[in-house]
Amino acid sequence: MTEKNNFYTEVLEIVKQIPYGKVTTYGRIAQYLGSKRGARMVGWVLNKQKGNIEIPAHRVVNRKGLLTGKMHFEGTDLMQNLLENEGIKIVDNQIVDLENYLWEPKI
DNA sequence: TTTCTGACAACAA
DNA sequence: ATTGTTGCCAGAA
Repeated sequence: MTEKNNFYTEVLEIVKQIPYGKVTTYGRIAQYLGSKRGARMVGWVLNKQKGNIEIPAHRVVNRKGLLTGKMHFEGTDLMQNLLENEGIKIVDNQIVDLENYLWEPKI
């Protein structure tokens, strides 16, 4: 489509590459793509692809480790359930010891 | 077309 | 430290 498709596509590529049991943040992805304040765009892209099971969007959280996007998944705690299933501990919708699970984007 | 909003995060006061 | 505003880009009304 357009050049912007690059941003769109790269976000998807990064999210797809998040390994099992790891997570990353919106800001980190945005910063990797060159726009450190473009974090909202990352969420926007995922919102478009939220129906795509190939995109482990549950592994993307905000910088506090808070599961801000859980409301976009089915049910009330599907996102938390998926993360806990990968061995990530979550308390009060927030990942415990985020840095321990944090994964850095790389293509 | 203009305006507002959105899975966030940084900056200003 | 806390609160409010700004930046990012695209889509919806």
